[in-house]
Amino acid sequence: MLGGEGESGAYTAGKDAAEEKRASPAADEDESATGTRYEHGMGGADRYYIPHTISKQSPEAQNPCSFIPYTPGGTVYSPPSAARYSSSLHLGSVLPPAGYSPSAAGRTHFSPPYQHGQNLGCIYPPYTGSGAQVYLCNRPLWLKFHRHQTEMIITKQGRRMFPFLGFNIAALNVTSHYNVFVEVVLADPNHWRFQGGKWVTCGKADNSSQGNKVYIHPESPNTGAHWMRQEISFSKLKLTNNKGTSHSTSQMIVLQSLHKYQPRLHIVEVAEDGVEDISSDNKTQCFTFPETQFIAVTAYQNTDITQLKIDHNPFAKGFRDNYDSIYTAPEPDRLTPSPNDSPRAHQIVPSARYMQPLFQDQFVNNLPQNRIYNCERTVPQTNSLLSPPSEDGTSQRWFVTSVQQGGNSTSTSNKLDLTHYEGEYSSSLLPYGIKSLSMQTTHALSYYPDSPFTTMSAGWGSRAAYQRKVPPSLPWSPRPSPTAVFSEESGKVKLTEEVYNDALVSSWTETQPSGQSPNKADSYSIACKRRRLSHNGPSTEDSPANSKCVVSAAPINSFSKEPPLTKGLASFYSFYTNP
DNA sequence: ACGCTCGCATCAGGTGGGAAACGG
DNA sequence: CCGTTTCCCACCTGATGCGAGCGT
Repeated sequence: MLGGEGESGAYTAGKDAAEEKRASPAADEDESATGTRYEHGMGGADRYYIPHTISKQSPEAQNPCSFIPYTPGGTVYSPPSAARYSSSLHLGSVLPPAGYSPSAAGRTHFSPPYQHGQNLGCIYPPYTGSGAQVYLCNRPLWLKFHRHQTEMIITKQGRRMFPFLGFNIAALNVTSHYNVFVEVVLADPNHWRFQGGKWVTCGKADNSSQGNKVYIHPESPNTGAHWMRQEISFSKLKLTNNKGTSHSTSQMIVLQSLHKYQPRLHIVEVAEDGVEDISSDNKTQCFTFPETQFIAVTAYQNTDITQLKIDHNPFAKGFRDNYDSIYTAPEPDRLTPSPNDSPRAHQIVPSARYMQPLFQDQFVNNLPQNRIYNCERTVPQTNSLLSPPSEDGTSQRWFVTSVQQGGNSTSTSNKLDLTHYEGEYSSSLLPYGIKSLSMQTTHALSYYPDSPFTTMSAGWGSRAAYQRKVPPSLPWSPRPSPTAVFSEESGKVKLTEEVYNDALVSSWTETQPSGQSPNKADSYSIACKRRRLSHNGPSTEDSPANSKCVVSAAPINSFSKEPPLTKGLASFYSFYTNP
């Protein structure tokens, strides 16, 4: 975000901190990074999200280990006209400007009162819990955008999200059928505008927005085994501002420009024919990942966001002025590290052409089974780390224990802890002997999951032919790929000891601290207009993006109790579970 | 002859930039 | 007037089809 450092300074100077924070997520995160953010008064209304699951809860949902929403601050703004799931699935913590009525939603709601510092002793819910566990893939990239306040273009014909939503799901009943869909809801009751290099609120949001807010995954309904088999990608999801288009409502979500939205993943157990059993209370689960929050725009406002998009979206390569020199020159000659230029990102394609392996996590589960180390999960849930090992410690995927976001840390939409992102990855900092688990993904694949090497699922026009082409071990694979597995039988993550140990040594030892403040002076913004030439810009901190899936396998509430690094690692792969 | 792989060409569609159009 | 939206552009990726080359 532009001017972030300045904003941060403004906070410490005692300026209207609350308002500033509301207007400047980046600054918020800066504060978070310093560890001071959550210590005072968690704002309440300006804190909208906390990872949580909402479900017709089984009794254990009330367990303190569950993901308990941060009630005081609210999580999702819920206008009275919210669609069914908007109104019914969000927690009671939702800001209820017009009154939130759980009963009206026709579902029971799990909205225990928030208790500061509760659950400290239980940072991870029972793995055998009845609820699904959802991992946000590509989370590092999401975080990158989030720290600048993610913007998503909306057009009449619909624009894909970038980064797009991708999840791995575990702990579903392999034989049961589920509908999986994404809903995008208002994140707050405000209208936003980009002013003075930062996002500021500007009046009330238009609650009368109409149009489709739900995108049902094209493979729905399907079995739990199917959903757990590979990443569930929503890359085909499009955002539009055209309320009139009805023909493609199934593919498009209608949003309003300059409003802040929060995507939510819903998993609904259904009958085999896809019909939802309304009478059942225990079959709907909702997962919110605060880092996926974004402001819908018709044109990019923040040049940092633009640059991030250009840097990371392969379809925007044409806008990389120095594409040739940067991305095709021998690595030592590159002016700027490419997104996979990190020492950990050496699944570089054996091609001169630069390909961004930002989504290795999206195919990691699609590797031939014989490449999957299949051993019992031995890593304590609270401290497990798993990342793809590459020879140099490249991490493509992380399973991090500890916590995603702390309840008492009052994590909310704007309060993601990004410290890990800024270079706290030194393994020496790993607390409790946490080891980063490198999961070899082996190939730098094309960006989208429909790539031949990536997941064959998710309705990307996957073709069996491509599946056949997936080599058991690609030539440039440093070594066989130990990986994490969502066991279809158990729905549990299985890690190998080898991987686990490997990761400890290799992962994140070559951290690339950004050194760049998320917020830059306006001058930088101007410079960005010309686009990067030499860059200290956002792309220099790409390393985390290469480890695309990170698990935070602990209840949000215990975040604050985690050692800093654990906390940081946790956010590399959001892992919300629904006990 | 048949099947397979590979390389190339083509096409559809996604991308941000920038100018024009729109609207309060 | 100014902020927002729309449209078009050049450039790119990915999917697909085709033919050449090769081995059986």
